[in-house]
Amino acid sequence: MKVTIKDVAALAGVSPSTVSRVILENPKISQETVAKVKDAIERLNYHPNMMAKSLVSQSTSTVGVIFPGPTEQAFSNVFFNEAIRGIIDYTSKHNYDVIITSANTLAELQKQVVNLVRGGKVDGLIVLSNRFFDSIVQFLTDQKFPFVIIGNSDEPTHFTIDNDNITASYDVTMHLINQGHTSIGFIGGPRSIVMSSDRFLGYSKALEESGIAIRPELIFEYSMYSENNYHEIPLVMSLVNRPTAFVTISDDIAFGIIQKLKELGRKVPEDISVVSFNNTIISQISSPQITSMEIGIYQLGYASIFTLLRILRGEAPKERRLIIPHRLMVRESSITK
Amino acid sequence: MKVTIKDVAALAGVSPSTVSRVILENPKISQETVAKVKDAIERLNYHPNMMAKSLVSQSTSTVGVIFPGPTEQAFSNVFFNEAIRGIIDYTSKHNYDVIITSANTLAELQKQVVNLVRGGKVDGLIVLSNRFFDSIVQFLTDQKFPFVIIGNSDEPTHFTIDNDNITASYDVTMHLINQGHTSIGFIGGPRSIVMSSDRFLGYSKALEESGIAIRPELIFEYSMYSENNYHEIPLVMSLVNRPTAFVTISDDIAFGIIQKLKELGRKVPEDISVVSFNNTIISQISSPQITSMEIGIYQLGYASIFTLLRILRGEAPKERRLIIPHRLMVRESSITK
DNA sequence: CTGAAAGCGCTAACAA
DNA sequence: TTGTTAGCGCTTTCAG
Repeated sequence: MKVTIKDVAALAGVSPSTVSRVILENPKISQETVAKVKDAIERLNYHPNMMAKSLVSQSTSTVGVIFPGPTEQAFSNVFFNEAIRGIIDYTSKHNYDVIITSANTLAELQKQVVNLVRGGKVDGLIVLSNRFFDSIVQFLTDQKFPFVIIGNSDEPTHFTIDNDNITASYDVTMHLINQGHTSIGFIGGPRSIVMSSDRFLGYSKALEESGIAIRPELIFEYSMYSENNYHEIPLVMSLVNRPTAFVTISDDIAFGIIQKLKELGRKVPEDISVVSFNNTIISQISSPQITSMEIGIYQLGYASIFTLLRILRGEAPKERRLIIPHRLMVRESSITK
Repeated sequence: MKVTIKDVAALAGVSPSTVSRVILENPKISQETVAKVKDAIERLNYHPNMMAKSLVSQSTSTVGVIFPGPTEQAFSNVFFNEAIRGIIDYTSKHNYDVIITSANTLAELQKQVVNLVRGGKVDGLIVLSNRFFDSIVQFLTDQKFPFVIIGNSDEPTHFTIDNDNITASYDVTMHLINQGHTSIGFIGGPRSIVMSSDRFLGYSKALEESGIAIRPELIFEYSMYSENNYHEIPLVMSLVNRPTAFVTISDDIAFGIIQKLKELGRKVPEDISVVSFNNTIISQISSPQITSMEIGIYQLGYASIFTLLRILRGEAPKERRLIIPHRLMVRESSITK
């Protein structure tokens, strides 16, 4: 029924090991033997059993990608398509398969990762990192299992692919300052997320360098993925020296804020500018279109798998932190007439 | 270094097969043996090697999901998140892993599918079907390999999870007719895609039943995933008896049409209504918000993996075609004041 | 350059 | 209820 390496060997009149060598492109096999074997493979339509191959070679030609769970839905929706696209575009050209993993709870995810790693189902892992993943990253580190983080890490031995969020946020804030804004609010996520606090840092830096005082009453931190309707906005917009612009850390927040501002009768960008990050479809489809920082999510994915496969080949780059460049996409929401 | 079933057996003072039986929860093992073995497993922190297990059991506890390539980007973007979310929500609770496959060309994809199937890397496959996949579906059928199609199939022996696109389109068209529209255009994709032609059928049916003549000059078929700017729209909108409503087959088309109509100085919905399918974020974020048919993409994914795992357990449902219900989300773009 | 033999880590008869 | 044995399909020494 199913054709094995033995069948091929028999038909070609050689031993199984020779067939194996031909398949693995071992150089020291004579041309005629190679021809015979390839012919037999062809005629029998033979395909090697990957499980057997993996068992003996202790490698699977499969990598895993760990995504944040539903608690981080908003975030993952944005990242998911693009990051995975970058990853699969690369693996599909390099004969690797990709196992996607996600779960509702950290415990579930832990279990899955352990099964993947300890069960030998994957050769390496790409981790969409965030604070909740610390224990998983710790586990991988302890196991000395090859992995790459998309995001940041405190540990300098980790391989990370990330943006320079401080500079990106500095840049987007300077864009507003250059337009003459001096009263600029910031709407971010929890400080415990490094991406979030870095973006706040860049914002602060831009203000300071421009001699603009930071006003705490214009700084908002929303628990990132919770439903919220930005109820503080009406108050801050009623101030005498209210903000004339907002830096937000994601397109969906920017979109929500713009809706809120509309409700309050404020026009974007005439009355107030809004800028954000990620350059997702939301920023392009929103009306007004939103000025947003392109952070290269596809490239984050692509670079992560590229790096991981290098590591697996034993060609780990000496520089363990890779920064993907950002680029501001200026649109209607921040254009001052 | 790495702990195997033999180590566990040795520590527990039993044979490897007994350990295996405990892990597989074979009922005829004494309680004390189970306890001893579990204890040894615990103490050694043992995890079975999945490759070895797969090799002997000829099953992998892994399924593959085949997505259309970049040529179908627009389509896949919409489906990708939700369908995969439905699939992974299920697999993560049932100890299955998911390999995602996609490729730029059909040839590449073919190769990958063959490797997955013939290489024994997956137990079954979910295929996001479309006309380009015929050869892949044919291959799977020839191989008698377990698979489920999300979409439709001519072949009654295939397992499919699909919408009732005719009725869905009938419903959305009736929604317009009930609002008093009698001049309704249709903007679809190529007829060769069954989803597309079915939606046209439903549209036609609704008109016919309502005694409204079908006017070919109001029917447009765009090659679905090409960039286009709907250049026929200005002409049709200049007709004396121009359409007062459009049925489109996806949110992104609807969004594009609405932009075009705005350029022409037409207001939606005051001058013309627009409805679409898929209820994606585009329909919710667009301004005006777009009336769109929710087709349950998450459920399509969920049902597909549910069905596939049943098949793999030998409990294939007798009914091979499953229809996921649709529901119209009425929004601003079709509200006649 | 090629073959024989051992073994990757596990499961599943078959005995006991 | 448990152990012994064989073997899943492949790669890889080690000889030759």
